[in-house]
Amino acid sequence: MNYWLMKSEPSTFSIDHLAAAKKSTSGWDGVRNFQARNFLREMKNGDLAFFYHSSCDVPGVAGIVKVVREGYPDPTAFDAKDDHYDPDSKRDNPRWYCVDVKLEKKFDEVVTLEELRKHEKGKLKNMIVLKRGNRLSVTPVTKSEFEFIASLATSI
DNA sequence: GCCAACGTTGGC
DNA sequence: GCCAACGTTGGC
Repeated sequence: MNYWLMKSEPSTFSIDHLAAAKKSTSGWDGVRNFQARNFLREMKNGDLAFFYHSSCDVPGVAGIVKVVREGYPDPTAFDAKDDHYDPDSKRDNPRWYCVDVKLEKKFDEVVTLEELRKHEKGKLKNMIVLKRGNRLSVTPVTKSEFEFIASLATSI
């Protein structure tokens, strides 16, 4: 069982969108970065991930999702009308992958980036999302990082 | 295989 | 809206 962090811009797809989806489940599609794609393909059913809100008023971790369908070809890459269409991704040789995630827990309050930064020299000193210049939309998180941030959420 | 140009991300 | 950081593209 592994842990992850997945970014989304809430103006496009927020944790409330996921909560409102059928069975609180949605495909996590549109990832167009090779390193992030490789992490998507490593995910296993039952893995847990933080749902991170980026490029918004209060960036931070909004809750926890669970992987309920392992990596499969991203259908939006085949759809010429989709913003994420990629003509180089072929059905018989797909370039991009996605997973399905189900909402596990929405935090009462977002654990803000500002809050995470208070621990960037301590328990979160190896946290990838806090590293300078990091832009990866899908990153692995260690068990201890995961549990620590989850504990911050419940202590608010 | 190098690297300049370009586009995107994401915090501020 | 700015800009630093970084990934990707494409000419050579």
